[in-house]
Amino acid sequence: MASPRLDGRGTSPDTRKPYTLNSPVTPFDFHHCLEACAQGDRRALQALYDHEGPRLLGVARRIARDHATAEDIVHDAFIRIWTGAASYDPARGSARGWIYSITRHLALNSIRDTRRETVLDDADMAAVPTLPGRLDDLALWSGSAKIYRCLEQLQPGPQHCILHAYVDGCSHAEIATLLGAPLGTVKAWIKRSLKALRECLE
DNA sequence: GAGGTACATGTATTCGCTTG
DNA sequence: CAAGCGAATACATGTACCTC
Repeated sequence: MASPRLDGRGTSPDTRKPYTLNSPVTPFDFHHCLEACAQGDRRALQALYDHEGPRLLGVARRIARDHATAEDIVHDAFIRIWTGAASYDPARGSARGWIYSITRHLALNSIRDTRRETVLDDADMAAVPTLPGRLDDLALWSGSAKIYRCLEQLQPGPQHCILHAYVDGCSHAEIATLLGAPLGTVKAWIKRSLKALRECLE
């Protein structure tokens, strides 16, 4: 899914009007705003950003202790809110709490990652796998023709596991269901395939 | 050696308490 | 009352070990 712009650019003029959610005089309705986001309404996200952005930035800045990092965190948080709005379940808590949770956890992850980067020395870096462990990193290597040649050398089962896991973003359990294979087999295929791909790329 | 299980670890989310 | 925070919980993933 494409990330929505939060600065109003790239949208039609009428989408830049304040989003009122059909009730301009009532208090801000986070729940309805998330529902609108889930239905692809960018105005709802813009309204959410206008209404809660500064406060979320304050939360992120307090945790990250850095304004630029906090801005990145809030931007990432709104991308997650946009992509995950459909998965929000009102029965599990308030919409506002959900939004703040996302922001706080992104901020906490950010400072955790920062700490990890600082303690990694050269030896640690050499031990980092060449292949990504997360879908986020796919962009770093997806353009490589070599990786695809190595993928082609894998058996069909393990090859599909890798593609489902790192291209489609499926969980191990989802892959097991898709391929009709036991979960343990899928885990082993992925682990062995990553090892084989690493060796192939060396 | 391949497949499977059990346990350990990491991450995301919610809940509830404390504070200003 | 809202914000901030830590605890608790659920889920996903990784890995060691066992069986065939």
